[in-house]
Amino acid sequence: MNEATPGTVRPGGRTARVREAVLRAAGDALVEQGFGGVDLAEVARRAEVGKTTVYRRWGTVPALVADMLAEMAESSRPRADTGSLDGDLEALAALILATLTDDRQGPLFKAVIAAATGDAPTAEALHRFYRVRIAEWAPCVDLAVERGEVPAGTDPAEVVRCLSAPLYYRLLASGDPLDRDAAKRAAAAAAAAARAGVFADPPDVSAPKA
Amino acid sequence: MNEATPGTVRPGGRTARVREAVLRAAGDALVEQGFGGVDLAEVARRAEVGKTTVYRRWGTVPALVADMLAEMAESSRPRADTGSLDGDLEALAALILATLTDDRQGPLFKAVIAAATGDAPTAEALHRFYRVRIAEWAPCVDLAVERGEVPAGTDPAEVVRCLSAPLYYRLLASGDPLDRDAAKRAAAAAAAAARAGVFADPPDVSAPKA
DNA sequence: TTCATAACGGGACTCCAGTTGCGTTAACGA
DNA sequence: TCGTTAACGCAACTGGAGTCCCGTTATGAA
Repeated sequence: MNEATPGTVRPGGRTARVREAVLRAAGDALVEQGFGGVDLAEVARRAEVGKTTVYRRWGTVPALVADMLAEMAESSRPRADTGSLDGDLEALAALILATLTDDRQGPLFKAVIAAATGDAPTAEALHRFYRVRIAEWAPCVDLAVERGEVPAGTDPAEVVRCLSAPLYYRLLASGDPLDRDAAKRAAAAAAAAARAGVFADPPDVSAPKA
Repeated sequence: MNEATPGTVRPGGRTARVREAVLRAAGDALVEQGFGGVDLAEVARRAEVGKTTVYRRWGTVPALVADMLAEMAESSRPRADTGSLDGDLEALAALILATLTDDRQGPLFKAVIAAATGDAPTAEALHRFYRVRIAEWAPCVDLAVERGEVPAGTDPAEVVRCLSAPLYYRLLASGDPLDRDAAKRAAAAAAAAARAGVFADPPDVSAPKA
């Protein structure tokens, strides 16, 4: 009665091709229609795959998105190493900006985040994705600590989040312009806060004086 | 052939009651099911209102959410005035934290933002909502400028966004803990960046040195 | 190569979200 | 108070998303 999750026992050949086609079709549909406008029947048609297959293997749109996120977490973007914290953070901000304003990736991220708001496993997959991305760029901050640019004990993840957040906030919530200036301010703000010791490890969170 | 949007010509009595009941039912449904799990037929049932009415007057879930947002933009939250920028920003961060972690408001904000990702008018309503909220708290920064805490020309909206963003980022994207520490760090980071002149008006965006 | 079976696909079926038509109620102006 | 008609509600209808059954394909192990 307990059947294994489809795709985990025979992941080769046909199964892999089906998964690839379905994920691509799902991505296209999400970009064009947004999260609310996509259903599995349409994804199956686009992927030229049996409707039954899609329903059996994924079942819901958020579950399909969760699988996409697992795939996305694999593809690693190289971090910058410009020799200074400001340079590295500006490079990261520029990368995020380019991603979120991209004609395909921007709408895709919107749709993926929308899907994650209503489904716990999808949310978990999304969190994993960002954990990976944040960890990839953490060394920039570690190097800055070694160089003495920021206090010892500065939490790299906090710095990266502080930089990313304003750009996502514009994309999802406020709708304010998502341009080079916004990216530069985000990078500068994260750097300034890090230098001021806001992200240093002792819970000395009370705003330090300049 | 062109009929006026329902509710705009006779907004009194029955129409107002219907709108109220539908918006409340829609809010409940969004909180419980999330954006993806709500349809207008169910909302009509919950509101004990004719299905036809809901479809004629709103037509889609995002349109209904847009109407909710117009309502939400009305209810104004008073800003703090503690006498210092740090105090005011901490109060704002605490308010946002309380909202996003509230059992009803948290899920509601998630659902509303999800709805806005796929529908331009709803997104516009959301942006208006945040424009109002940000403008309400801008005086904190203006006062700080007068007190000499931050450079003249500091953009109040930028400061408020810089503070809000990390909390929304946690709620929607990274899933990192949304607690008092996070709120305090967000406030401290915004204050530090503002003091460093990151949000001052001349496009001197290149990170200033401490 | 052969075999057992995991995974896919076609097609019929169900169910309900969304539409339509029309009669009823009540808001608002005179 | 009365009449017009905006707005609501009921009931019948429709289309397609999601389910189920069963036959087919081709993977992976021996």
